[in-house]
Amino acid sequence: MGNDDKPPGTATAALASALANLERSQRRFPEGRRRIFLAAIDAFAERGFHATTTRDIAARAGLSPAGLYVHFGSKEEVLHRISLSSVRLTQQVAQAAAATSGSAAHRLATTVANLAAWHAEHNAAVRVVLHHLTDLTPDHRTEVLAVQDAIHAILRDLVATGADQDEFALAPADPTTTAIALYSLCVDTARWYHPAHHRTPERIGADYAAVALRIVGAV
Amino acid sequence: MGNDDKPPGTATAALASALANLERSQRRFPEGRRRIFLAAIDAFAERGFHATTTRDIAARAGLSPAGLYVHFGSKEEVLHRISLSSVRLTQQVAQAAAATSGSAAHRLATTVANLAAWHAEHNAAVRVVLHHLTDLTPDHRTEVLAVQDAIHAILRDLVATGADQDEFALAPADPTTTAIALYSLCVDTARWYHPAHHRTPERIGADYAAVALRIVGAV
DNA sequence: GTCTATACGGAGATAGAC
DNA sequence: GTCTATCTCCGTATAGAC
Repeated sequence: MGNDDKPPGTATAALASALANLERSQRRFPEGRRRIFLAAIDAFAERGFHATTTRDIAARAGLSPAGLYVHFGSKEEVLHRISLSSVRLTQQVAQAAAATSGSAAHRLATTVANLAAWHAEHNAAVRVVLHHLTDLTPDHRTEVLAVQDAIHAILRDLVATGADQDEFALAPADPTTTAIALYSLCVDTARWYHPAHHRTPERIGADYAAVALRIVGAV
Repeated sequence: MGNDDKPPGTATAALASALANLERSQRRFPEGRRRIFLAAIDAFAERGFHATTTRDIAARAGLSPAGLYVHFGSKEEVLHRISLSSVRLTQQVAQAAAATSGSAAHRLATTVANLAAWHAEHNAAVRVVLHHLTDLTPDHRTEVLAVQDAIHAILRDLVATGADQDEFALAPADPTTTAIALYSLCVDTARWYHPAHHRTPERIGADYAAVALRIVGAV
């Protein structure tokens, strides 16, 4: 749902504008709301959801303590909007790459490269989603997990297609198992990547594309 | 420091007794302290550090609200002890496996298999460490990160050894890069694994050992 | 839509009896 | 070493003026 409209930008587009575009496409996106949104991503990523106070967020956004509640009904709503935007954008990155023309090997390599680069570049927003699922209401958590499952399904389908066409020779024969491993590589990048890392996100993506082709036994 | 004494149990030993043994070997480990320790692992893993109250922990341990402070000076100290025990045990698992005799390929496969199985089996304790580094004091965080680096170094050395002996043909030529990928596979298991998963932790370990050999280009 | 002031509840930690 | 009672602070959210 909601993933069949806008094509994504490149995997390296700034998250700030990407998130803003997504929100704006959904409805109006006032400047104050946007500033709180971006301030909260940084604060949640640095200190965690509960350790971040609504006062922290408001101060970072240049507002008074009560300023947050003009734009969001609660702190949990802020987390919910951030989580959903982040995971949906990730889904769009995967979808666009998987829809590329070419061999299954080429499409898989492109998808893994873009996903890994994306998770490195936007590690703050991704970590917020990964670390704070338990702080969402049950309904909101379910919503986010469903999108994560959709991303996994994109990888699984690519792997299964390549295996069916004998382009791949899987080691653990199950495409689902292989897809989990590929997704782990990409996701975990958001944990260890740091802007001071010597490889650029693009380079990390290229490295992991090569790793992915080995994992699936591409010939 | 503190990793050169006791050999670890198997990677599938129950975390409860393993953690208890580690703590007991360090000094006395009263029953009340142990109950709080184990209760806090579950609570932190399920709800998060800040969302868990000291009253929650005490109640799970069968104590009154003030009972926690007899055994720990603060809630952060509980998190610190859990994080350190968990990451040190993980280090011991890796160290014991890497010290096995045999080819570099065999040692790498064994290490990855044991690490992945460990992260699946003890996903709760591992997730506490991964998700709550920001809730530790700066000194305590540094302490935990140092052990994580040591684990990474174990993998990196195995990869480098195999490459030097021409047992491996690395795709991203850098052993460090390859080791990061291998560690990501193991670590991320703690994120997605769930007791209802159809593969056992041992099976996951075996699958990832095969994946690891492909990644390093073992012949 | 932004502010200042504040209500309200809850959580970490302590005091002191048993 | 465990309890009950409580202190004290802080964080979310609201009220109401501008």
